[in-house]
Amino acid sequence: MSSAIEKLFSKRDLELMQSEAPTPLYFQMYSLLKGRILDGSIAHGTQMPTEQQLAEMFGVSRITAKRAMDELAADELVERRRGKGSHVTHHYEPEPVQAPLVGMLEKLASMGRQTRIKVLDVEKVIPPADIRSELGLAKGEKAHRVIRVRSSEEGEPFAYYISWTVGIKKGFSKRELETNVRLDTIKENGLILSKVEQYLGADAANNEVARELELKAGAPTLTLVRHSYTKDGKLVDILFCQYNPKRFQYRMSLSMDDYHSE
Amino acid sequence: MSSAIEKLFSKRDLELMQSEAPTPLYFQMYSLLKGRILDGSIAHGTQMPTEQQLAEMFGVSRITAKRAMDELAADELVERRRGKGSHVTHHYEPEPVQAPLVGMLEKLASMGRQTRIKVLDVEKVIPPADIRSELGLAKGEKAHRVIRVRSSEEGEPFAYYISWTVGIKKGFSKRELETNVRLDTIKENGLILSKVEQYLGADAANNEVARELELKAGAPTLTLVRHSYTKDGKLVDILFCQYNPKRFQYRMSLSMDDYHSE
DNA sequence: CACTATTTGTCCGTATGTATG
DNA sequence: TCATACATACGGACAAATAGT
Repeated sequence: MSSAIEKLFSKRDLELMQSEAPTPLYFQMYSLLKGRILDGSIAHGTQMPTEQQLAEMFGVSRITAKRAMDELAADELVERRRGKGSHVTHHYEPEPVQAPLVGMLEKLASMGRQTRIKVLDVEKVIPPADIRSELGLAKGEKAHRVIRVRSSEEGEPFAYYISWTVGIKKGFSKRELETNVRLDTIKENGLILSKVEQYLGADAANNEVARELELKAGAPTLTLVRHSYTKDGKLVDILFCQYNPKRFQYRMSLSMDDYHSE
Repeated sequence: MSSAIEKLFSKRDLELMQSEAPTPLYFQMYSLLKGRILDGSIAHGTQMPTEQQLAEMFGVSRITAKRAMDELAADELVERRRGKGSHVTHHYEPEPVQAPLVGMLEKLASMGRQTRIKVLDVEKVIPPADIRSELGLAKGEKAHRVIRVRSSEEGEPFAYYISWTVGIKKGFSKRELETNVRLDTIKENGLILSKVEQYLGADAANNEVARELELKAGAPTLTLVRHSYTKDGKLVDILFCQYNPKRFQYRMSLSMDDYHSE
């Protein structure tokens, strides 16, 4: 009768625990419970299942269940008391969002000045095979890879970029990339870009992207892939963007004959 | 020297290894290497770094590096030979996608004929509070809601639509919606649309959408929200679209002055 | 005031996995 | 390959705090 959260974990949750990665059981349990507390599924003040119950639910020993709970207590998400049980101390507050989103959209017109670029990595490395073949590189050949994150004035990151460039001599410098537009640097290398094609889609954020964009791993992101060609039709630059859709959306105004876009 | 992949791992990769989760080092190494082999960064036949080199690169013991390589060998991604070193046996094959994707894009111009619409629901119902306030409706007032799915000629569903419409007298009929463009029907009701605004973003598929678009629940979808206004600035139609990003993407061609779009 | 059931805290021994030199 | 150290996970046993009868 103790805790009111018998139906909190689906079979899926439990199945997901025996994952392919050899992550410790206690940590998987801890992560699952932590997520439920942080997203408000288990409200403040709620009594958690006992160690015994958790052990049975997850099919582990009490020691393991206890370890998971101890980690939660160390995070100050729950409070544990002998004879009383463990209770959620964390206060869930729904985010009062949606407003900053429109604000972001309006800033887009003059993006350059009103956002900040953080350069995570600038290196010449061997690209994945699909990139390599698109750029027409030989097997061991390297390309300039730049990884960046763009944030709003308020310091909220909303875009994650990976670009691959070939055919430039000078290469990029970190300082340059932080202040200038990357395609300008390409032009200064003597490349004249003519055609640009962009594809908008959606993809899940991997761990790296999720961390940089303040999302959960696997969260939907708006994606943009841009191919830049020189006059003679040679592809010299590929840009992959992933956007936090809470903070950035594309706005388009269409003429009335274009409504086949549905 | 031995292996031609000195520049395969950036400092960033190595820093990312000490992640927050207590995942074993050998497994993090194994995952990283596996990813590079599967995405073709390390091509078939390439010699991998020696255990000693890997150990130094990643700052771990040789045993740990060996364990990572052994896991790769167990997956039959590399072959290990005493005195020869480890060589990649996996053949990278680029997925034969992208073709149907571009094919889909080309069909867009004359979408009406080359795709099929399934009408799931046509009803006049009370809208959710946010929709209601956007459309300027009183509390109990209803709006025309239409739910549809669009599929390719081959029967692959790629778009899920929910639309809310006010100010029309005739209403929609199922047969009409299956053959005609919805906005045409609105026009026949005497409404003259002038301004249209669209927002592209990303969102997770709920159960309903996932089922219709043949995705898993929670999978990323490309989303489009369209607001249609009459000449006097009144919002009369809201359309929510969700697209399966494997089967549909937006293509844009930009002029070269627009590259602030990064 | 016992007496009891519940629940967490602590300790034991053992086995296995991870990581080092 | 070996010896070593530490973390993980198990089952079991008992102690200590809490709450109700």
